[in-house]
Amino acid sequence: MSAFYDAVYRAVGRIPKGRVATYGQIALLCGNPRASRAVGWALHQNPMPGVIPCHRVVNREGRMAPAFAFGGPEIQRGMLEEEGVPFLPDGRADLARALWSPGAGEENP
DNA sequence: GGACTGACACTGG
DNA sequence: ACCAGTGCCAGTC
Repeated sequence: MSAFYDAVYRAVGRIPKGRVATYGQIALLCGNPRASRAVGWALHQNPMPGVIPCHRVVNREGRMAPAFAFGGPEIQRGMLEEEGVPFLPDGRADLARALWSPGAGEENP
């Protein structure tokens, strides 16, 4: 497990409940705004369910990878909905309101 | 040591 | 507005 991994896991773990972050945000917190690929890869390599809420990490579309490791995209949607993340009729998370602001802390409008 | 892969993001047409 | 191609980074073979 490299330091980059730890940074990714920590960034993901910092995502407050009811909020989601994009790979780009995690990459930015990691120190490399362009490392969005590596971020997703880190999560894929070490899913660590229970410790790393991958379900709170979505791409810039507000949607997760085509192959979710938690059991299915429906599971993630259900979890995020339970957390209070607004979802659009398209099946994507409403990034306009659910997107977490890194550094700004856990806001709750 | 080099090359390929991969849960993304951005720019160009 | 949409589709396609390219670039980034880290890890693994």
